[in-house]
Amino acid sequence: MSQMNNDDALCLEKQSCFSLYSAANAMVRSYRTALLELDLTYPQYLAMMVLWSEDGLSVKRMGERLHMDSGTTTPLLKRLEAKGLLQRVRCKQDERSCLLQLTDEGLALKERALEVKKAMACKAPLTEEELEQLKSLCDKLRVHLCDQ
Amino acid sequence: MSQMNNDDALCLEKQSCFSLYSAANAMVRSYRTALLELDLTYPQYLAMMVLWSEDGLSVKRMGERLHMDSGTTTPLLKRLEAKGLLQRVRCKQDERSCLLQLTDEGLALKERALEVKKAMACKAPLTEEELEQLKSLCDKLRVHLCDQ
DNA sequence: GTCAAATATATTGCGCACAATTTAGTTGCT
DNA sequence: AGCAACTAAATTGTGCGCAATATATTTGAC
Repeated sequence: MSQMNNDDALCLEKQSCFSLYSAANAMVRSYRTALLELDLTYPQYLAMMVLWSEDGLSVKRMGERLHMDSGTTTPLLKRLEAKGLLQRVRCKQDERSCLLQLTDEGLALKERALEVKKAMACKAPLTEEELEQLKSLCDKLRVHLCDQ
Repeated sequence: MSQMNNDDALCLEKQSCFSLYSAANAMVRSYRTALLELDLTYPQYLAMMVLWSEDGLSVKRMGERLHMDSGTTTPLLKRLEAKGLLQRVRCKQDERSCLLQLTDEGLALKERALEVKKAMACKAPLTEEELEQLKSLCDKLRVHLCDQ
């Protein structure tokens, strides 16, 4: 390992964080065209995936699964409701809580989403093993940074 | 490799893209506190790094190095100019082009930025080798997605 | 039962990120 | 020289992402 001077130390192109940041942006950008026909953004697509696997969950739980706070989820979920994909209803047992329920239209979107997933998988230049490696590293980083 | 049903296929927690997305957000969030004392956001910090390594470059070149378009860079660079860290001057040879020049204050920030970098490096739970692996996978993904 | 602490969601404000479009300047063809 | 094609920035509009704050409801200690 050679001694770095200041220029090297702050060189953008040598920083893993910048690569992570740019790759995430490129990925979302790449999803955009694929999601256009579903009329969904990438974060909206993520929220729908949560709903497809756990219909009836609360806004709080949605935020936990997406790793987002209410300042992000509330408007996002309102947009999905405006599109007619879900309903937001107050929980009878605890009026503070807001439950999310798929509409028929929201459920129907699932089949078309599977096609998007397949199309995106083809776009990726990484092998299954590399994708798993990337996921594992990202998860490790996120978990550590969140509860540091 | 076992056959997946639809639920598995669209399970959020099994998708590398979601891990990438969440890790990038967590990383930017983590940088936020460290960058607070420099009064910079993470994208602004990136732009400053470019300037520290290539003072006098054009807005176009800045966008290329950051992998961002003018809709992102123009307001970002105006904010940095408003903070007194750089100047935006039209190129004499080609009036379409806008050149970016560090101010003394912008240059002075570099030393303090080195401290931020060191502090962030300590936060990362990954080894040098893992960080290099992550970088390599992210770069491969981004490059492929950009010119696909 | 009262009231302070905790909890769930919503709101506000700012700064990206980017597609689409506009404006201004340059180049190249004839 | 005239003009179309190209190029560099800037602008516009939408949707995050999140810190900070506000609002409403519930829980728990007494």
